[in-house]
Amino acid sequence: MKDSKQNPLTILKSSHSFFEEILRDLIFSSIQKSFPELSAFTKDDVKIEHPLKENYGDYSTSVAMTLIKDLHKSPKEISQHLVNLIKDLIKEHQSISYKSYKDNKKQLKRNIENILENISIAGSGFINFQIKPSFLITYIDSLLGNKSTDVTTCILKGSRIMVEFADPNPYKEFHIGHLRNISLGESYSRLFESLEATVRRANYQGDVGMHVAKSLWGVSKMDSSEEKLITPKLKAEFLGKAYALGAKAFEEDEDSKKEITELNKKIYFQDRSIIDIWKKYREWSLSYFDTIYARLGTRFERFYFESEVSPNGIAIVNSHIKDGTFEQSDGAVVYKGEKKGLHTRVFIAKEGYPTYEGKDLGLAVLKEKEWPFNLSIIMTGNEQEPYFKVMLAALSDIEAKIAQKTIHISFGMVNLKQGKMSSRTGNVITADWLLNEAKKKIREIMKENTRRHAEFISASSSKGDVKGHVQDDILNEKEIETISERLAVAAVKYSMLKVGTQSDIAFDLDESISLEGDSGPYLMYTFARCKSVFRKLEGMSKGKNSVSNFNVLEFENKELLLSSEELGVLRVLYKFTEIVLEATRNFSPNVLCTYLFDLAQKYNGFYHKHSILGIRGQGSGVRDQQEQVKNFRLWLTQRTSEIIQKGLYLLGIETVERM
RNA sequence: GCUCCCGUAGCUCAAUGGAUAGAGCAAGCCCCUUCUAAGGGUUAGAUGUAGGUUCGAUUCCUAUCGGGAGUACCA
Repeated sequence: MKDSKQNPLTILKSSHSFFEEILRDLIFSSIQKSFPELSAFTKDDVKIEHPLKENYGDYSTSVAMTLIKDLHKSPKEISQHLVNLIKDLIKEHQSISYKSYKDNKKQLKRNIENILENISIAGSGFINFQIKPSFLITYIDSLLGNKSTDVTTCILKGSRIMVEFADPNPYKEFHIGHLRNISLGESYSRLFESLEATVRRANYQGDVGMHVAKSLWGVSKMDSSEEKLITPKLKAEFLGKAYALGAKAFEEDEDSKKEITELNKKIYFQDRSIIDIWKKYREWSLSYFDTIYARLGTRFERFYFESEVSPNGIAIVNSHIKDGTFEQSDGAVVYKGEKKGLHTRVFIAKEGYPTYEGKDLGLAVLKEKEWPFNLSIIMTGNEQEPYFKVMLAALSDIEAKIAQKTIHISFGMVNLKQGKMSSRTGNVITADWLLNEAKKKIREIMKENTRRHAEFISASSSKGDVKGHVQDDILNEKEIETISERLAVAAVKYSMLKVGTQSDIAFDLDESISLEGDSGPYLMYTFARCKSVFRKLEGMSKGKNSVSNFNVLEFENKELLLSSEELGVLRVLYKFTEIVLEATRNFSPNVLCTYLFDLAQKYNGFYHKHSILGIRGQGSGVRDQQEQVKNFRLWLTQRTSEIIQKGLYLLGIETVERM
């Protein structure tokens, strides 16, 4: 459908949601008709946004204010003019057609009169648009069926995107900084996939380099008797200590420093005296990392290693000395970034081994050769930003085509609230430790809740009054184990994702394993709550009627009497696709977090105020009406749970039915 | 020294140049006989400082103060 050669980022930038597209068309054509003198005005100048307050409307535009100068009129005057014309346009002829998601040839038609209501002017000249609830229902329903009215959901079909993330260093710890990296990387990957791109997850690991030399040097000074180091975790901890030892010696002792430098060279050139031990401890690290990936629900299609790309990296750099891309300097081979306003960096060290920069060139070429892509994303902490500028500048000199479609996406550091994190001093929080802390806390809460639940059941059954969520069995040990694991992962991941990607995180243990408020468990709780409504429904209707029989067509083109809470939920639900689009476009899963939290809050507000299943009628006419209200609320519950589940999936978080 | 990032409520974070700057924790008060209280409601609380651009600035520009990172053989 789209040109597959096009850069996915360009596609994302120029894509607008269903409603935005309609409104932009309307506004633009009314501006053209009202003010033909504005020949320079393009459709891209029409900015559509959501009003600050929901009761202002669903969408708004401030276009009138931007035209004040050109038109020498007051913004209200301009707005009034535009609104009148828009209303005329709608009345005249406007039925719009759009493509069906699954069936491209199928054109669906809809009269705009049935989509929009209440176009008004407010504030200093904003034009506000409100969408009819009846249409919102149809729209939301179609999003979750297979008949989406929103073609934006497949805009990246045909795009091949390589996402490199995690990148932990073997022989060192997997700490909470990596946790942020992997949470973001997995979420980006899933976001791209949700727009139908083909994603290849890549993990690039530094199995050669100074840190390896330091670790192996440290190992040689430690007691590595195997009988104590039986689990992957213990092995990893052992290596972490070895690294700290090596790093300390490297800084404090000249002789050790020499030994380590010598060792480093041996590692680079795969010296026979070292290769067995190097392989052995590398394996220790990698199998430990595997346990973490499994825990976090990430799978990589390809693991790259620095040792693998190192020879080719050297070759590439050397072959571009003659043409002046690289220069000899102090025995090393450097790239003079100054010619592009950057700084000089070493690509091949004077000992002859490639630095990170040299290896990265080898990697970039290998990636494209193995799996040609439209976009290659490399994710690292933002402290590496200047480094990547230079590396990509060098790459664009030798492989311009690859460089053009390669981007570096960075994110802020994860700092400890008290003091800095450093694997050198051993002052680190490992991913495992954090997850286990969270799990411990959750398990305690779950046990307490289960105990209370059991009390509640015995109390109500003694009264013969079986109500509440007592239709559920009490969670057994095994269930508690599974659920608390998922909640722990969710809590930790969510705490990493909810923050804007550029800001540093001041890591706080309690905050990151929080279960209340703006947290992963809160969203999962809301999901489980929705599910419990349906379990109750099933219990009430003895198995049949478990799915809502609310028919959306029943409500099309009708005025609905909905409570403000129900409307509130509707007015959040429909934004899902555009939020996904925005989160993907800006590499910001935090937008999706904010959205889901908003949805959950709205739903919980509704849930608290209105009964879903408890609606009973007296007369027969009333009964029909109340049956309808009940069905609508079930539909709303169903759709909310689906969006929460989908959204959490895009964050890399799995839901649970009960908790 | 130079370059980049960040300064928003007591704390942790939001806000494509737009309307009365949103949340969550923490604090106070209220709500489980009712579909999960890991919930809901309610009270109080903020844009480091000084200029500038703009119809409009938390957002852009300049200066200044404070915090972090990078700055040739680490990644």
